[in-house]
Amino acid sequence: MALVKVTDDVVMERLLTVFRTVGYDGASMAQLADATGLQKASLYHRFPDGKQAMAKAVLDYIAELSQAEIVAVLLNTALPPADRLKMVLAAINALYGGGHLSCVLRALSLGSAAPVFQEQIGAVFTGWITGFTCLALDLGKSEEVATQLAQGVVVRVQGVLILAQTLQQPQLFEQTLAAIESEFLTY
Amino acid sequence: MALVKVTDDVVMERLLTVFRTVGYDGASMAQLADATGLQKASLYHRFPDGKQAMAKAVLDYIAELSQAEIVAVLLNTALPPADRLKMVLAAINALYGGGHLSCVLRALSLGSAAPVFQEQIGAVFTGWITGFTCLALDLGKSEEVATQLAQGVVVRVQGVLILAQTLQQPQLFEQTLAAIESEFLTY
DNA sequence: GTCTATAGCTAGATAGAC
DNA sequence: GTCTATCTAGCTATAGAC
Repeated sequence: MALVKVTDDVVMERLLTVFRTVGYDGASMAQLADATGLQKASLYHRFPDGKQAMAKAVLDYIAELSQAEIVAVLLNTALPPADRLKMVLAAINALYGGGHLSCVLRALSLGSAAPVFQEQIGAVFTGWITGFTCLALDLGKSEEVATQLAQGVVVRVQGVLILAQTLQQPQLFEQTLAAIESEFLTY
Repeated sequence: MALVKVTDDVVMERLLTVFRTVGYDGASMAQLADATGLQKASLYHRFPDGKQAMAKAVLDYIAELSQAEIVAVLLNTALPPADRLKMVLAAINALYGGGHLSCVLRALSLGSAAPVFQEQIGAVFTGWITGFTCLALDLGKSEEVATQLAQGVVVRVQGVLILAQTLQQPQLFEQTLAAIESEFLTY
């Protein structure tokens, strides 16, 4: 259960906060150093390959978290589907601070380093789709409906985060999560 | 009908292309100059207030386009609702290159200058929601359903653009537009 | 492992010729 | 209105003391 990462989780969380807020190009080493409480040279000691390595580490961190708290739960057929859905939606809600936080996958999907991250970001989305498809099938949906529902979750979570933050209406996020829940549980 | 802008539309389109692709912080003056075919000093002649003014002008350009081709059409109750829907979805499809192009509103919603643009970006989204709500009402939906549908359009368009580009599956975009169309036309 | 100090470079922005 | 040439500040990254 212990994370394999050599890096302190607190440092990771603070790097995550910066990258998700201002994106890759918008995040300066000075800002990253300030946010972590380390000096720039100390950050380079932990990440010898510089800023790209920091962003990559943040993506690894999110990928692990996504796998453990979302994908693995969705695929855990030992649990009742409705329970899995509730757990996962709660994890998603926490991940995005109830709609107050941006998605770092989106933040890193644009900018000068985006091509480097694209594959890894896509893998996380694919994991979610796989997991939610499995859940939908367990809830009795057809193959086609299950895939559509699963894609719809990723689409709507990403989309509503943008809308909620731009319009400064974070409640839109939780409303969408609630709508997703009833969509899965309704026939 | 003539645009009030003093700036050449070709320059605007090329600035738009850069900003939507790499975001605000990712777009360097050198890159913007290269894309427009002008030298940096010439760009500063047209936009004395620099890069922020260029991005702001791009947002003005998109806001006008959105108003003319999307919002005004949706609110034009002289046309049959189904026709308005078809026209607007075609305009949206064109705006995003059939799913191949990013949304500049999203691209500019993150980064060091995001606070400056947030209000203007939100206004465009609000326009879309107002327009699609009107359309849904004309199609016989209830107030509540109409609002939900309209928000859903913005959410899903933004969300599917992210997914389509990250997974390099642009067809997801047109599939979503088709789904939106039947959603509005179905009871 | 963390720091101060700084190298080397590129960023956004300007000056002034034409 | 466009250009070449250049300024300064900030950038990423490194050197080396402790």
